[in-house]
Amino acid sequence: MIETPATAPSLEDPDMAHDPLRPLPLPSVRRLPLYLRYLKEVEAEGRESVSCTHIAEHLNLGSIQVRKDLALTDIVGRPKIGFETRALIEAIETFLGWNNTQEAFLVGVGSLGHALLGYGGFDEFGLSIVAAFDVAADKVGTKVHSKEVLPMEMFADLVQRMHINIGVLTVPAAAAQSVADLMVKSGMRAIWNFTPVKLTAPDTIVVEDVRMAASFAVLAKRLSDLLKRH
Amino acid sequence: MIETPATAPSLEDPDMAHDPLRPLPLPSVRRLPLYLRYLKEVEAEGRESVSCTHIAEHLNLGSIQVRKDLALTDIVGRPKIGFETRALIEAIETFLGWNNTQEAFLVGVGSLGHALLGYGGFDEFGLSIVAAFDVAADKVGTKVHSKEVLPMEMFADLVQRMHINIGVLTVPAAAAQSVADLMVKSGMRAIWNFTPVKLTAPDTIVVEDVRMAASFAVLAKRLSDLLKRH
DNA sequence: TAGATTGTTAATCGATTAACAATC
DNA sequence: TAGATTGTTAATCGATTAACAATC
Repeated sequence: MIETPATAPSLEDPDMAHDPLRPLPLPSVRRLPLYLRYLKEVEAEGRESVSCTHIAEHLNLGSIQVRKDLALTDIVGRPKIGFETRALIEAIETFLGWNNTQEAFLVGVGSLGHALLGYGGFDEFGLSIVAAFDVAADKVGTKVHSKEVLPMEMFADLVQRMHINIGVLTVPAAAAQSVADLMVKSGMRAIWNFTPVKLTAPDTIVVEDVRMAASFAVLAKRLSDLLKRH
Repeated sequence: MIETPATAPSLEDPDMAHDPLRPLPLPSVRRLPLYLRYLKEVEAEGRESVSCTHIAEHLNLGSIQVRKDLALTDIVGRPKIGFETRALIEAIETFLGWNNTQEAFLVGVGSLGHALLGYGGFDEFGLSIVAAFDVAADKVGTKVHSKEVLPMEMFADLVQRMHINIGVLTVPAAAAQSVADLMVKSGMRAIWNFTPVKLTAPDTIVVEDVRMAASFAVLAKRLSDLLKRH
């Protein structure tokens, strides 16, 4: 069913995983949440269909790019009309797997971890951080934004018993690799890494880095050139 | 020396801005902080030189890619030896403009803003958040991580008087565009945008988005495919 | 109908990777 | 010297953009 030989295309299957033979265009995947956000606005305004031209204009992108990106989800539109807003939202959410919520554990209740525990927007991503863990005895036992902070000793066991797939990593850099190792050993399948450390993990594990420094590097370089040019 | 285009190349100038005619390869710029971080480790270990092969191995990248990226900074290495660690660190910092610290104002002291005010790692980026602003009367007048929270009314005036170039935007989505407008109007040159909103700004203003949702989209898609494949 | 929009195929552009001479 | 590494030029790969027929 997943297999798509050059000749016969696979049958329609709404639950089909992204064909692993077809490469996943990451820049496109990264733009999907942008579309999703805007589409929800459009839906809230009560507009039942929307065109790529329209989306592109709003987000300051090329309309062809938007169309290509949306095509990833296998949705089909109607010439002259565009796409049905609701169907498009669902297509993107299904493609990203955001429609069935994944539970996650967060490790490292520093200021960033604290902020993420309090962030209300994750349910939009199908992400629910259900508990936090920390080594610090004075944090353990407290609640942060109504989520319990548990001792590291309980981590592996709870991951297994609750079948938690996602670990959110917000520990200090020095602890990052060893906590990541623990996450892998405990049976987690994905690590959302907020530390600046390049983690080593088996390639069966999904590791995604939030590289704030990378983002700031672009800002700083551009600003620095701007200021030099007066 | 660097190149000889049809038109006259600029003279050698160590403080020269990145040639605006030469496009800026963003993926490379985004990797530079990764190198920087590792190079500081190398330096701390007392090793005076380091090769691309070595860096690449540590970061799990291709050595040719690392060499190309480093070449952006115009540093020259020595065959068989590699690069002098200290010189390479300085070359990257100079290239990114991280060696002379920029002051910044943060607007929006929610949980994320709070976290960023407490983050100690920004001086490594040449970034210093010197004050915060918020509309909420109960936050104004307090100190967060020893930084004062000031009322929005003081914003424009202080930006001008203190010549603050960078605005860190951590307000709720609904307020993002209007605060960005204020930043621009006040004379700021760059906005580091942590909101999910696609901002509109004159193209003389540097806008850099930290797109957490984009990062999570990649994680979610990969995890979702992984789980479907069993 | 005419015009706007989709979906697809082709062309372009830029980034990554490979190849290789120069060199310490 | 021999081998490792740099710097540069060429080849490959992938993403973006353009072109255009199909269609509502």
